[in-house]
Amino acid sequence: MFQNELLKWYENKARKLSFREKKDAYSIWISEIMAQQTRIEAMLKYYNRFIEQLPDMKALASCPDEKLNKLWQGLGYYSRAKNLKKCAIICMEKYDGKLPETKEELMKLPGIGPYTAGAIASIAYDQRVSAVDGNVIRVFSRLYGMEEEIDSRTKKNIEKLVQDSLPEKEFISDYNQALMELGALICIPKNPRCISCPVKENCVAYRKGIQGNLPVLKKKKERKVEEKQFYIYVYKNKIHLKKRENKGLLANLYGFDEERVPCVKEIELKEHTHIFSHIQWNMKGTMLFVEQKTDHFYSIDEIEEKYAIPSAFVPFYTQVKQIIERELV
DNA sequence: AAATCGGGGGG
DNA sequence: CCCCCAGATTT
Repeated sequence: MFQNELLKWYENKARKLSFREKKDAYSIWISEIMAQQTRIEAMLKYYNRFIEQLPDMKALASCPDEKLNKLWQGLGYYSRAKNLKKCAIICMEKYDGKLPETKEELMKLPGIGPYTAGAIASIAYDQRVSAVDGNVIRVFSRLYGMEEEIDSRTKKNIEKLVQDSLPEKEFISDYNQALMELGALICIPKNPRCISCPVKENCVAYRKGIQGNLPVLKKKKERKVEEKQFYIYVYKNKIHLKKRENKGLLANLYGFDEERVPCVKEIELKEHTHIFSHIQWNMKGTMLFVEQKTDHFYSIDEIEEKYAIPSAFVPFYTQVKQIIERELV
């Protein structure tokens, strides 16, 4: 068995992460949602600011959507923030402002799937459940030498293997985290650092020398390429932002217009490419100096305080801001 | 089962 | 450039 070796390794080598300092379901929940499909180092600053601004369930449940989006700006997968608030409202109404304690109840809440439910239940409440993320799939597929392609069935197999491997109750939280930490630091996707691995003696893939080929993942289809032209209307020192529709890509965030309007002068901005998971935008931007201001023109200060602009638009925003600031000197 | 939904860091 | 990340939800 490898559990003891893994736990010992975790105790000595685990990263010190701010969101592991409190055993508090609310903050653990926030950190787990934020960490979905996101590297830990990338979400740490967002997490600290979020907890500072919205320290408890009540504060989150009553947080205006605009403020929530601003706190999430640049993190991606913005429906996570929307679901957080939805979930907080449900918890205020049905669970006395707390998160439920079982994996099963947690999974009924918006934005909480099998992994996150398992993580909250085991880490915050010491429940005897697995928390299988991408790291754990990689670690277990190697430990057990699973050469089949990972699909919903093989993932269920792994969840069962993890469930059956759980140590005694007081170590379950650390064990689940240790599996992920091993995946993040040692059992990495390419060129795993097996020399430093505390459980290599138990690893089928290592013994067979095929650890670099596992897990076998489905190949994803190639990205669709879209040509996009955006127009940035400017009047004096104010910029026009267009709120995006409330569904689909970058829902409810602020971007620029895609229709040209009459103007007294225009400047072509530097082009750039923005890559999403499934789409590539080849972006052209034109700054249009308009003669009169209509609705939704905002100053730089206003934009940076209140309006959430996703990363795809930031290069244009930065250029426009510089041009405006130059003209005002 | 496949598509959608962001963004960035590392090799 | 490619890979994939402490995934969930919708189609």
